[in-house]
Amino acid sequence: MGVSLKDVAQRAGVSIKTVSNVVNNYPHVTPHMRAKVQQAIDELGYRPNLTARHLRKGRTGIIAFAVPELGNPYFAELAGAVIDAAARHDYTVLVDHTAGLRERELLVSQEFRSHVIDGLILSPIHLETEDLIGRQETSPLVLLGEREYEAPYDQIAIDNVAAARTAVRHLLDLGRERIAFLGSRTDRERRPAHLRLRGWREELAAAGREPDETLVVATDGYGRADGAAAMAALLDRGRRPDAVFAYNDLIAMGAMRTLTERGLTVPDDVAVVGFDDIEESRYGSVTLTTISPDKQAIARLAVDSLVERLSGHVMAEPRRARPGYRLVVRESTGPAEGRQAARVPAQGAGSAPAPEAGSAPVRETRSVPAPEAGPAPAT
Amino acid sequence: MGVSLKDVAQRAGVSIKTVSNVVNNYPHVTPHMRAKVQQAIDELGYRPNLTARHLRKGRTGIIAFAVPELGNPYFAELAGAVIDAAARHDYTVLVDHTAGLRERELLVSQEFRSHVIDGLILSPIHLETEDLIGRQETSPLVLLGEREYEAPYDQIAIDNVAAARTAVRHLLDLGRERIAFLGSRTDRERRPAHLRLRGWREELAAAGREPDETLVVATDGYGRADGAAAMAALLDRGRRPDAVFAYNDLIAMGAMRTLTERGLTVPDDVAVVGFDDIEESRYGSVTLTTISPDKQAIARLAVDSLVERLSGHVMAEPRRARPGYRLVVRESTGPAEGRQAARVPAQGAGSAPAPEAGSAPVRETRSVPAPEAGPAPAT
DNA sequence: GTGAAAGCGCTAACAG
DNA sequence: CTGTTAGCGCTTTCAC
Repeated sequence: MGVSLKDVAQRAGVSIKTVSNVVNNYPHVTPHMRAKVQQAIDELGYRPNLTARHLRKGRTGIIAFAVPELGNPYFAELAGAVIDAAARHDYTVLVDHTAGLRERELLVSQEFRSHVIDGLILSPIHLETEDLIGRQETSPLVLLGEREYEAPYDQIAIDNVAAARTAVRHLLDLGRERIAFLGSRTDRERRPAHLRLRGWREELAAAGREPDETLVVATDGYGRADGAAAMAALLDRGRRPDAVFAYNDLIAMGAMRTLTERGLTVPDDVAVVGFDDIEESRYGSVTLTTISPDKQAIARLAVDSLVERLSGHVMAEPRRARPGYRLVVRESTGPAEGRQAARVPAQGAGSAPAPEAGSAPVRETRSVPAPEAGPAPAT
Repeated sequence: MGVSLKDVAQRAGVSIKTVSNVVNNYPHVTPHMRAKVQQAIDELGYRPNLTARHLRKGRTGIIAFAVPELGNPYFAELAGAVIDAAARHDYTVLVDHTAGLRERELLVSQEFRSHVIDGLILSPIHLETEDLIGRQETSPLVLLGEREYEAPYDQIAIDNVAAARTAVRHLLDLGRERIAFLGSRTDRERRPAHLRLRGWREELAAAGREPDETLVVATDGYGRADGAAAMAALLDRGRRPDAVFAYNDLIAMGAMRTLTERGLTVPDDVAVVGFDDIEESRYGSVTLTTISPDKQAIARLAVDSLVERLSGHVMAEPRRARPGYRLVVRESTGPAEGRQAARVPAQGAGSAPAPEAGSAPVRETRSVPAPEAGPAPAT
C-alpha cells in the first residue's frame, strides 16, 4: 500500500538508513544528502509508518484515559486537561468510557488494546480491590477518583473526606440545621460508604449533631436526573431540609431544578453545595457553591506519574498524590439577594498550592488542601 | 520484554501457527491442541501484541475524533456517542481537541498519528477548503459541523440554515419583534457568514422584516463567558432585544446569566433560543428552548461512513448526510409561568426519522428534518 | 489439521 | 558520515 523507507531510498539512490536518519532528524547528515532525500520524500508523499516504529521500539506514545461517562462535564473537562498534559510529553490520549459498569472497567484495566497503549489512567466506580490485584496487564496504571484501593498502583485524588467536611462546615457556619446528602449509591451496599458521605457524617458529628440518616438519599447514577429525582423523593417524604450537600454538581443541579419547580428558593429556603466545580456551576440563574478540585493538577499528576513509570524509573513504591481543592462560595449558599457576580476561580493560575510537578519528578505529593475561599463566618 | 507467540509455541510444543490459530479462534483446531495451547497461554500470561498485528494487517482498528473543545458539552456528548458507535464496529476512538486553532486542525487532518489511525472524524472551525484539498494523508476523513467545504470528503451535518430559520420563526410566532443573534465570529470575516446567522437573516427577511444588524453580536469563542459578554455588550449599547437566538446553548446560557444579573426575566422580557440541546439546557431554573440535532444519528452516520470506506468499498462520490434535528420548546420561550416541566426529548428512541444506518450501508441520507415539537401558533 | 518460512516498515547494531 | 543486516511479533501463503 503505502510508500516505505525503502521506496524513498531507492528513489533518492541512498540507503534506507540515510532516509531514516533524515526522517528522524539525526544530526550528522550532509545538507546535500538531506536535501536529496527530502526531495524524494516529498515527491513520493512518504509518511512514516508509526505502527512499524511502535513495534520496533516497544512503545507507542499512546496512553488511555477511561472515565465512567464523558457526558459528565467533570470528566469531559478532566479529559481535556489530560489530553493537554499528555501532549506536553508527546503522548496522545485514547479516551474511553465505561458507563460505570464493573465489567467494562475490568475489561479496560485488563486487556484494553494490549501493547498499543503504553499506560492507562482509569477513573473507576465499581472496580474492586481484588479486580486490581488480579490484574495481568503489566503496563502502568494510574487510578483517579473517589475510591481508594489497597492495590499497588498510583492513586491521584483529593482528600474527599476533608473536602466534604469543608462543604458541610460551610453550611453549618451559615446556620443551617437540616443538611441533606444527595447521591449515595443504591447498589453494592456492602462496599465502604462513599468518602463524601463519610465526610458529611463526620462533620455533623464533630459539630455535635446526630447525622440524620433520613436526610441521606441514594441515587441510581450521578446525573442531573438523579439529583432531581432524589430531591423530589426527599420532599415527597415530607423531609424538607434547609440545606443540601450533593455528591457532585450534576446532582446539585438536578436538585436545584426540583426546588425551583416546587416553588422553593435557593439559597433562602434551601442552600445547596455541589462537588466538582464544572463550568456550568458558574452560570445559571443561581450559581452553585461547590468544592473545586484542582483539575489541572489532577490531570498533570496523573500524566506525570504515568510518564515517569513509562520512562523506566521503576519505583516499587506506589504513590498517592493529593491534589488541592477549595470551596468556592457562590450564590447557592450566598446572601439571599442572588444578584452578586459569581466568584470565578482563577483556574490554573493562582489556584491551589498543588505540588508543582512540571518537569521535576513527582515525589511525596501529599499537598495540603488549598485554603478555602471564604470560610464564611456564620451569617 | 513480553511473551510472544513463539514462547507459547515452545512451551506448548507446537508451532507458532497453531498458537496463532488458537488465539484467533480458527475453526479447524483439534480440541486437544486447543486445550494444550490455551494452557500454555494461561501459564505464560500471554497477551497478543496488537502493534505487531496492526503492522502486519495494515490497519489498527483505531479511529480519531477531533473536536474543537472537549469542555463544550455538545462535543463531549457527541464524543461519547462516537465512542459507542465505533465500539459497535469494534473500533476504538482516539479523542483529540484542537482548541479551534487552524494550525492544530491542519496538523490533525494531515499527519495525525499516521498509519496508527485508520480514519479521522473531524469537526473543524477554521480549516479552509484549500487546506483540505491539499491534504496528503490518504486515510479516510469525515467532516462534521457547521462549515461546508468544496472538498472530496464525506460531510455530516444538519441543515443549519433551515434549523436556524426554524428557531427564528418560533420567536416570530411568539410575537417577538427585536430578535438578536449572538455568536457570529469576530475573526476571519472574509469567510462566508455562519450558516446559522444566514438562517437568522433569511427568516427575518422572509417575514418581511429588515434584519437589524445592530442586533448581531460577535463573540471571540463559543463558551458561556462569550455569551455573557455578548449579551452585556448588547444591553450596554442600549439595544435591548425582546428575543435572542444564540449560536449555541453555551452562549445562550451565558446570555441568560447576564439577563438575570441585569434584572431581566426570561422569557417575559427576553425569550432565548439556543442550539445543540446539551443536557444542561434541560435543567436550570429556566430551561432552554433549543435546536436539537440528532447527536446519535450524527455519530452513527459519521462512524458508518468511515467504516464503510475503511472496508474498502471505494466510493468515489463523497457524500453529504443530513441528520435530523428538531426544535425543542422549553421555558425560555414558553409561557411566562416558568413552572412547567421541561419537555425532555425522547433521546434516541422515538426521535427524528433519521435514516437507519445500523448495519445497512448508508446511501442517500438527506433526511427530512424531524417535525418540530410545537410550532406554537402565535401567542 | 499443522508446520516452516517470508515479510509488514521500521530502528539499532555494527561495519565501512 | 553512510550502508548492511537482523529482528520487533504477528499473519499469511504454501507445503506436508
